[in-house]
Amino acid sequence: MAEPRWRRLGADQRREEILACAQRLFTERSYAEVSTTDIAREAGVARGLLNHYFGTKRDLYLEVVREAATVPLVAVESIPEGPLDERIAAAVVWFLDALQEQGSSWINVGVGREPDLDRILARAENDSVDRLMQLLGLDTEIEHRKQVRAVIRSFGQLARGAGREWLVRKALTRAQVQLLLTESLLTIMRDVLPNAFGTSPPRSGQA
Amino acid sequence: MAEPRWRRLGADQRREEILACAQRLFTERSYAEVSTTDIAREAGVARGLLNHYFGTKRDLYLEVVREAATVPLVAVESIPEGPLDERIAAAVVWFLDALQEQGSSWINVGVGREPDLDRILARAENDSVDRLMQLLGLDTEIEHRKQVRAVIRSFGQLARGAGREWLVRKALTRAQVQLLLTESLLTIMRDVLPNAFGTSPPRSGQA
DNA sequence: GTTGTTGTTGGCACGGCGCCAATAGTGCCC
DNA sequence: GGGCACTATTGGCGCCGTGCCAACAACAAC
Repeated sequence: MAEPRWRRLGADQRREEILACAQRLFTERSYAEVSTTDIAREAGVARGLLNHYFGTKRDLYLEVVREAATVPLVAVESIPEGPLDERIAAAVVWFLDALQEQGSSWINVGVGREPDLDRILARAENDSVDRLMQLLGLDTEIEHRKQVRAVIRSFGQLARGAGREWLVRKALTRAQVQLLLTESLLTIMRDVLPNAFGTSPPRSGQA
Repeated sequence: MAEPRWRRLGADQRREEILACAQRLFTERSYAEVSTTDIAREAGVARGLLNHYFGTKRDLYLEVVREAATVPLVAVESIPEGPLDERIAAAVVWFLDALQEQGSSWINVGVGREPDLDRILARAENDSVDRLMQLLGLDTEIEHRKQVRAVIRSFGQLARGAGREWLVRKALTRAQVQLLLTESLLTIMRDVLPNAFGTSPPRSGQA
């Protein structure tokens, strides 16, 4: 009987093992779809040990999210002094690099692992986007429709976020949100869309 | 025994009753926190009836979300023809009106009813935002720090959405996302922030 | 080898969900 | 108006996932 049925590990070691397994499972499936039994089996431990180390399943999940959400931004000092537009360009490039390198885990934090829900949300979002495009006279550009949609959809995220700041968090006033959305949308229509596809600007010309 | 123990209703009527109760409960608590027992009790019916009408709890939830997500955009024809900037301004105003009137249910669709998760996400988001602000030389403006943060946070939603379009949906190229984010951020720094608080633009002047 | 410590296990109890056979309102027909 | 078929609605069974806790066993100290 030289082989014990299980090994006794230092406190932090076991903890890290379990956390790693949980991280993997939670990133490939949704919270509800992953059971504590799954995590325990994956980690090769008894289910009760999860509760001993992390309290509740929810706590373990939050621990995972906390780590995943904190990662992405590290080196800041790489952007030098200089005129505003140069610094902005550098910052954006740096951000995209970080995003590309790190895979899409940050993007999907908190959402994205619920296909059924996402489908419905995406559908409603597309409807809104189509109406806005129609409103702006973009419905004629069928050639780049998909890509224009994607841009406007991104703008929709800005609108939702700003609306949240205004109505839920109450950190911005309506006037401020209005200014933000108007200027941003104007920029998108005037400077982004025409240059993004090498196509002509929408029918009514610019301001 | 003139009073029957329960009434027999037309198919759609019961369905609507249950749906209404589910809608109320799901908007005030999160999906996991609301049990089918709660909904059934609220609607004054047996729990099994939910399954009979909607199949599974998830299906009922999706039904609720589908309705909540479809509501916000109705009247489109109110915006007339005209130069681009006028139409954009009108569209934004109309959007804000719809948002204000409809309460914050659309904003919170899909997320927002999970305080513990939101807190962690918001914390990580704020860290990222602070670094970006520092990068852009906005860290000196302590007077409007909260509001500047809120604006940048909204921009973060745009960045996340655009990143999603690029890496997950593959509807945009990296170059297109870069253009979108650069121009938008430039606009925010140059045209939005200075005018939103009646304060001076950041230290390095504009482009 | 014995003993104390504590990381780890296994199982119990509770609650939520999907399912289905039985029940009882309700309109129809005579 | 009384029986009858129809089906909306009920109530309970079985399963699964989670939190909890007492017992157990690996390991170190002596």
